[in-house]
Amino acid sequence: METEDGTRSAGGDVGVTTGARGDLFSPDCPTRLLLDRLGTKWTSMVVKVLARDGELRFTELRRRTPGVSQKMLSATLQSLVLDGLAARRVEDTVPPRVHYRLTELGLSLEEPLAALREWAEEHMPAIRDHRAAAGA
Amino acid sequence: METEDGTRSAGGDVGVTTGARGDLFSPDCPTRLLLDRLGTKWTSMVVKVLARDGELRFTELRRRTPGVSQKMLSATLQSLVLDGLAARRVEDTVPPRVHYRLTELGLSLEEPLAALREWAEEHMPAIRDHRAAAGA
DNA sequence: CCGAATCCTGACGGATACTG
DNA sequence: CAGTATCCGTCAGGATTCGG
Repeated sequence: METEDGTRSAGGDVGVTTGARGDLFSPDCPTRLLLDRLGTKWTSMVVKVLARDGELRFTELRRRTPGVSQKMLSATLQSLVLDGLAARRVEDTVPPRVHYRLTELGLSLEEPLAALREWAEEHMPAIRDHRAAAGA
Repeated sequence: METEDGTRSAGGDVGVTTGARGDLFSPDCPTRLLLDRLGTKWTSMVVKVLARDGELRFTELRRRTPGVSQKMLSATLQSLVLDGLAARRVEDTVPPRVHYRLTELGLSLEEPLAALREWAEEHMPAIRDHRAAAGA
């Protein structure tokens, strides 16, 4: 649970207008918030898997995300659902089956994310080269 | 320190090399490595400032990156230089003046990064909305 | 099968003080 | 001015255990 919130956003937008958009580095900066999420280890992977494979059950999703623990997958999915990037669907059976899928919002995130992936795959060798040359 | 010998990446017949490209989640995955860097708090900000303002001195750069400490700015710049994303130029005077600028590689990163910013600025309100509705 | 709760660690990162 | 070094708090996140 996050200790930091600050703005209670009761009225929605009080003084956020100037800092939130454009080129500001305030805690309201949407880019910062987004990178915070993408920076968490599994978010981008889960988004990618869901974008590719569509709706998946919890265990199935876990099997396709090598290395993830139940805890982190659960936490990641909760964050995604909370942000409206993913949707959770429960079949009320015994045992229950829980499915996850990306929402429209989540799918739209895939575009810039894919651009970032392309850049990474293209230029990472150059970066490794630089690191090696610098004596890393 | 990771002494990774990436020299035999061209082979690609068997072994570890399979995971490096495409859609794998191995530690070799370039997207993961890139997101690890962008996930660090100040990297994206510094890249953005340097992309916009061009070459800057240390203190000047610090002034334009509100909230950053000397330590973190220094560490961030070292990482960027090490990765070949930024270049360091020293005027050998007293006191010394150190300038930083983005390399071609660093500038090329700005494109996908800008795409991510656009997405963030456009869709972040929707995310905040979802969070509020979910009872965050 | 799907998760929540707990313990523990290592890394990120802020504040401060010191050097050249 | 441009860092480096140290102390310290916080938190992601892995392993494990428990519940429904």
